[in-house]
Order: sequence, then structure tokens, then C-alpha cells
Amino acid sequence: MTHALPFDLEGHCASCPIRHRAVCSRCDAEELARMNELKFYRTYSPGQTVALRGETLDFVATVVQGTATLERVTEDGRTQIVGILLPSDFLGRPGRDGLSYDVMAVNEVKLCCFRRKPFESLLDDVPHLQERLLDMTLDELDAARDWMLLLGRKTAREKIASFLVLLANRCDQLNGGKTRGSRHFDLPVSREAIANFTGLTIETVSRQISILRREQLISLDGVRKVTVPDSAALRRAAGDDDINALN
Amino acid sequence: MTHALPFDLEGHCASCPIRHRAVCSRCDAEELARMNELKFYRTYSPGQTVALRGETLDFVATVVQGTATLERVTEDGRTQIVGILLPSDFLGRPGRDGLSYDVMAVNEVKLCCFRRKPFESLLDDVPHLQERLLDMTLDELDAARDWMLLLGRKTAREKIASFLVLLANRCDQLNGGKTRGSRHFDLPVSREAIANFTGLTIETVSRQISILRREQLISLDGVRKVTVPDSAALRRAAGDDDINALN
DNA sequence: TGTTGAAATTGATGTGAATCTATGCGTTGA
DNA sequence: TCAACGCATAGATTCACATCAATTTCAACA
Repeated sequence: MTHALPFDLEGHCASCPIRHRAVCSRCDAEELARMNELKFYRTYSPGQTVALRGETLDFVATVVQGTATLERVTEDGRTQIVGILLPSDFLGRPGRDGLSYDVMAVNEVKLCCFRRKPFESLLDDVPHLQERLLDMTLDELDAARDWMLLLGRKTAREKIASFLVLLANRCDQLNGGKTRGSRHFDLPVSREAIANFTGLTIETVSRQISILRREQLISLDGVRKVTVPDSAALRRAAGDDDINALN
Repeated sequence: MTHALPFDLEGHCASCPIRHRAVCSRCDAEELARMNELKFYRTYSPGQTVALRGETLDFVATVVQGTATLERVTEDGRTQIVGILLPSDFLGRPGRDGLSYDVMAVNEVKLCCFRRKPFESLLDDVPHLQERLLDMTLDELDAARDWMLLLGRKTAREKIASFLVLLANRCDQLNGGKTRGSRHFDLPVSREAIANFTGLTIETVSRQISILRREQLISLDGVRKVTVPDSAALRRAAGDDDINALN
């Protein structure tokens, strides 16, 4: 399970690729040095469970690499993805033993971890850290609420278009600036995951993707590589009001 | 627009009915005194807009009395309620000019307000305040994710049962301890609001409520007063797994 | 106590997405 | 090279919920 990594895992935070976006992004050199001593890395393989709802999770972490999903499941097995963790996202709940959802690695995931108790002390001592965590949590809450509109009120077509817009935007973010005009990205997840994210079935996801392709709003290379020739058109199909156009 | 209030609006925090649950709940006497000087009250009448998505909101606040909804709307007018503010809930986003949803007063709402900038300074100075706000935000995020499962994967019947369970629990909370056995509470919102909350139509809401009543899972006195003879049975109809039974 | 209008309920019908059932199409491994 | 398998696509059918259309209930007020 050893893999080449795009940066030195034993290295310091200074060389960390997501340092400027993560929970530690507002920390100064001294604070960073303190965190640097406490941190440790963990790797999960595709499909592996990172944490289960209700179980004790004794660490918190930042995603350095890979994609993980947050899932809620009904007693009879219907599952809803309630969040996606991409690089720079934070995992865990300071002040609580466990999470209220399952966390699954989609592909190979690398986490920069801190044991929970020491991290809670850090939060008390390092205002920059707590401020940033509050801000990230408020952003997540806004994103969750956008998603509630999608789940409750959008059609299958709008759901798929919205999902693609969301991914395109997040990919842009990770690549720094935003690209204009034609955009190209990889779906990090299977059709089943898209279904569980949008509250649809895989069949409906597949059909709607085919329809969007026939209408030339997207084109596919294989089953995972997506090109969006006109992001504005796709955003229109997503049915959002235009305040969101800024994102 | 003058009304009798259950506590003295000009009074100090010590007499505030939601003091032990709100964002200020962990503050000591000295911190409270500081906040006391900055606070001011506002009242909104039923149906009034408290804030609009995208517009500048120059204050943050705690709900002291009444109910408000957080709403997201598509360009063509479909609306989804993405949150309910009940007494002790926090409104506003420190560090941001505006909100990403509309806020509407359902009935007469009283807010304990702070101008945003001074409140942000308070957050920096008063660790208890920021800690509590982070905790409340994380709770809201968990609740939003529960709601995503409901919107994406539950049937109409389960949605209505879940909604009633949620309300029953929140009402218990506000009344301090939790009541066992038969529970009784008032719906703070109309059928239309329930529809916008659950992602259904008013007709479906009405039908499902009638069905639950016929099955004796609930009984109604008028259209707003609900009695739940057996909360465990209603929770079962809500389709949650039993980890939630603790709540 | 009657009048009015909005909100809620109920019924009949329509429809979008789920379900059920093949079939295609890359990977993996013998 | 070819099964075998998982994943994606596609067609036919069903069904849960939406839509359309009347009532009925209820709160407010004369």
C-alpha cells in the first residue's frame, strides 16, 4: 500500500499542497510549528470505511488527497450522501465523540490527522484555528442548504446539471483560478454515488446524463471524463437563480 | 404593535428565558454584562421578511420568541425551507455581509440583536462565545444532514412522521425536560410551510396527516394542535434507524 | 349568529421517476 | 482469447406523488 505522493509526507506544513485552504490556513509560523508536531498521516484505500455513525472517532483531520463521502442510511438500506470531502476539507467533530454519518473513502484518501483531545486544546489556544473552523463550518452549512433545495424541489434533470456544476466549480477551485469557457473534469464518483448524492436511482442518473449529452450540454470521454462546452448553459439547466452565477 | 411579553424586554440577560440555551449560554457574568450593553431588541410581525438572500444584514441575533423560517427559492418560484429558527437559535453570519437564504417570520418574532461588527469583536475577545457558536453551527450542520436524508430518500409518509417527531423533540427541549408517553404540541407553521419543508405539496401533506390520524399515530385538535399518543410508534413510521431514538 | 375568505381536506386524473428486465461494454484474470 | 463480473445504458411498465378541481372547515369580524 505504498504509493508515490505528490509531496513529502514526512515534510513540514510549508510544503503542504492544501495549506492555504485548510483549517490551518490562517495560522502563523509559530502556530504551524505547534501543529506540525502533533500531526500524523493516515491513508485509506478505495471503498474503505473511515468512520461509522455513532462510533467513537478519536481524531480529526484535513483531507490532503482523494475524495471521501459522508453518508446517512435508513434502517432498510436506502442511502443518501450528505457531503463530499475533497482535499482541504475538514473531517471530524471537536467536542463530540462520534459523527452522525458514515465516512467512506471513494478513492485513495490521505488524511492529515490530529488526536481529538490535543486538537481541542489547540482550538482553545489558537484563535486563528477556531475562527477558520467556524468559517469552514458555516460554508458547509450553506452548501448543505443549497443541496436541500436540490433534493426537495429540483427535477431529475436539474439535479444532474446541478451536480455537474458543483463538481466543475470545486475542481476549478482546487486548480486555483477559474477557467472560462469550456471546462473539463473527471467525475470522482460512480453512477451509484451520483444517485445517492442526488436522491435518484442509477437508472435515472444514467438517462439524464444521456439526455444532457444528446442536448450537447456536456460531452463524455469514456464514462468518467466530462467536458462542459458552455458552463452558463449548464447552470441554466441547473435551475439556480443567478446569484449563484458568481460561484 | 405593542404586546405583552413574557419577560421584561428592557431587563437584563439574567431574566432572559433562553439564556441557558443561546449563543451566550457559556458566558460568565462579566461577559454577559458586556453583551448586555450592546444588545437591542427587534420585533417582526407574522409574514414579515427578516432578511433576504444576498442583501446586507448588518446585525446578528438570537431568537427570543416566535418562529422564523430559512428559505431557498428557485428562479421559477419553487421554494424549499432549509431551516427553522425557534427560540434560542442564532441568526446571521459573522464575517459575511449577507445570508444565502431568505428569513421570514412565521408568527410574531422577537430577536435579541447585536450589530455585526461589534459582535465580531466580541467573538474575538470572548472565547466562550465563539466556542458556543461553533458548537451550535456544528449541531445545525448535523440537523441539515439529517434533513437531506429525509428529502432525498424518504417517502411522503416518512417525511411527515419525521417532521412531527422533529417538532415534538424541539418542543420538549424548549420545555426543559422530555416528557414520556403521550406528547402534545402546537404546529408553529401552516400546511404550506410543512410542504415547503418536506419537499411535498400541501395536498400530499394533508393526505399523509389524515392517514397518520386514521392510523391513530397522531390525533388532531383543530388543525394546529397535535397529540402523539406513542412517540416510539411515530418514530418507527419516520424510518430513522434507532440511534436517533436517543434524541 | 350569519358572512366571508383563506386554509385545509378530499377526490379524480396525470406524470415523472422508480422498478423491473434486458443488453452492452470495459476490466480482470484464467 | 475468452469467460466472468461489475458497471452503465436502455426499454417497458408501474406507482407514488403532483396536478387539477371541488368541497369543507375554521377563524375573523360584522
